[in-house]
Amino acid sequence: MISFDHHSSPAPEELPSELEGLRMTKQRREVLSVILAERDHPTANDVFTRSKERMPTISLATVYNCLEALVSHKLVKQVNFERESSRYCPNLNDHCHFQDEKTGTIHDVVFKKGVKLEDFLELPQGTEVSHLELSLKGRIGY
Amino acid sequence: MISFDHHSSPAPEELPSELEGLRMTKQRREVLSVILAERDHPTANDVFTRSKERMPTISLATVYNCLEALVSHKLVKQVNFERESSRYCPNLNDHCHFQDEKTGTIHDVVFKKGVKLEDFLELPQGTEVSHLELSLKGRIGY
DNA sequence: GCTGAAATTGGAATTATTCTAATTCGGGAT
DNA sequence: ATCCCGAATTAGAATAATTCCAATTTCAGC
Ligand SMILES: [Mn+2]
Ligand SMILES: [Mn+2]
Ligand SMILES: [Zn+2]
Ligand SMILES: [Zn+2]
Repeated sequence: MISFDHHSSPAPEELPSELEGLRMTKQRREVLSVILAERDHPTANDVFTRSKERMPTISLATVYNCLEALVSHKLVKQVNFERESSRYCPNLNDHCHFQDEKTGTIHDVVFKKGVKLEDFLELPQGTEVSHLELSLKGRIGY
Repeated sequence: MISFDHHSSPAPEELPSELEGLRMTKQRREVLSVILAERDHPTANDVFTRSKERMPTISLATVYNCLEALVSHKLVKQVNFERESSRYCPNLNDHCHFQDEKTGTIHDVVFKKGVKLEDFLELPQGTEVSHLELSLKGRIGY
């Protein structure tokens, strides 16, 4: 009887070996794929738990290192709500976050098409904004 | 020669003994007055240091307790920038915060008159926003 | 197949904040 | 004024997210 070899040729690489000047190690690839897989804004610890399923040897320190690398190379966004632990988001479009106070779920919220900062903020003229984070909390309609 | 008594009758109480249903203990009054004195968005530890000047026996735990009480009674706002320690702000008007990346200084930024959230955000209809925090970083014009 | 720089790792360290349990405070009632 | 009692304060321990460290491993380029 012929048996299949379950150990040969695993899933093909979906991600290149270098991205945005960042060396795509297998840990970084794993962390990124975890974040891309579910758009639920996982914490570093969530990412650690999920990564361990396919890569049981990965360490929490590495997850933090990978997240830092991915964030600084703008492949992932870091999301903060008050003093909660940071979460990570694969949506690279300009957007902000709404946390449902009932469930804790975080939803992406987009800016209205074409809106500029100066349209709703009194920014002293000459101000150059390099980073913006807008976080909302509340209830979602029924 | 007549000498002034520098130790009698210190500054009159500027704050009532109860505010917004919050018992104004002398520690809470001190913490609040520190925050009102300089609009520089001090951290809990800054508040602790400054409070100790006039109230050397106050503890850091008490400062945290007082800040929590003042924030939950909306006499002070808590301000967060990414993962930095929380800062505290006496400006009760609707506003957000800009941190100068060069100096670390935090500036209040107000919303344009009459602007509503729905004017610049695509909020799913029926959404009720109970809390909003907008934090900016960047450079200020020369 | 070497080599060096960069990445990973486990564990320790850091640090802002919260918790705990004991003590003190203070306003109202007597 | 004294008593009472719940609330506030306090010092110190605990917590937890994140960062640091030093040793090992990986791997791209030669
Ligand atoms: Mn950010
Ligand atoms: Mn807030
Ligand atoms: Zn997002
Ligand atoms: Zn402010």
